[in-house]
Amino acid sequence: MSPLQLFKCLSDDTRLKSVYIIQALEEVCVCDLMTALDLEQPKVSRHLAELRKCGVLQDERRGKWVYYRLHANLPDWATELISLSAAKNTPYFSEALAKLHTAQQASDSLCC
Amino acid sequence: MSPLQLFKCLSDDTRLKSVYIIQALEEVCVCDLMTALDLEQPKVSRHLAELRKCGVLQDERRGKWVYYRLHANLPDWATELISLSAAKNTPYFSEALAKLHTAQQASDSLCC
DNA sequence: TTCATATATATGATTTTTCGTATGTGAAGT
DNA sequence: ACTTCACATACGAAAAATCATATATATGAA
Repeated sequence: MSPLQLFKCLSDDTRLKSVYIIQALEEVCVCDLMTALDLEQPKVSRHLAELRKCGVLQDERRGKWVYYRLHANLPDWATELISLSAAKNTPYFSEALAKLHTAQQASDSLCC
Repeated sequence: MSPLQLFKCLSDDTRLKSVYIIQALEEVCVCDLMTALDLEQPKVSRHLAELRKCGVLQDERRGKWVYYRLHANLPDWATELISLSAAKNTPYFSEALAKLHTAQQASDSLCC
């Protein structure tokens, strides 16, 4: 994976927030991201597919749900780059994380 | 500067290589980048202008030449991110650096 | 003040990215 | 088998980024 390819992957609001949420929570399913980002399903899926094709994420189907996490073979420098920039910019995605947490505690409105 | 903004700035081949060359050499003028990247002047200028407007670079005119360097007020995380990704991907821009070095030793063909 | 050099910007065309909407697919329940 | 649910993909439209070319500006020299 070239640095240019990684930066292109991360240069979209939906994709960058998705990656930050995933690195914060280890693993999320598509509906989690829909909730966190308040977006339609095809939009989330499309961006996740791009991150998957670039090698940033890996997916795993378990029953009806598909779970995403950082790709196991992501180069170290890329992992470092993601966690460094996330740690220094938590306000950028804290609202999305908060939405997900409150939705997970309210017993309604959740898919997985 | 938001992480999204930085990643957008770095998600173009000309801009990313320019930033890597600048962080390697501290300071370069526009013609240096033209030589290193083998590109037309307006293309280099346009991308440098974008990096300047985003706050990644700062410029300084000295005589006929304009010199670019990393912006003094670039947040630490951004500087780290740039040097980390550069250090782990030197092959991505080593050819550009080599072109510049050989051109600087040949007494001809140089502007500044 | 005229010219050459180094760099910047403007403009319209072209390419790339993103989007909304519709439709397809796989798993589980009835 | 049929339906529902969670997700993926296809498609054309819209928006954004990039480009080549032409032109403008700023500096210094003649």
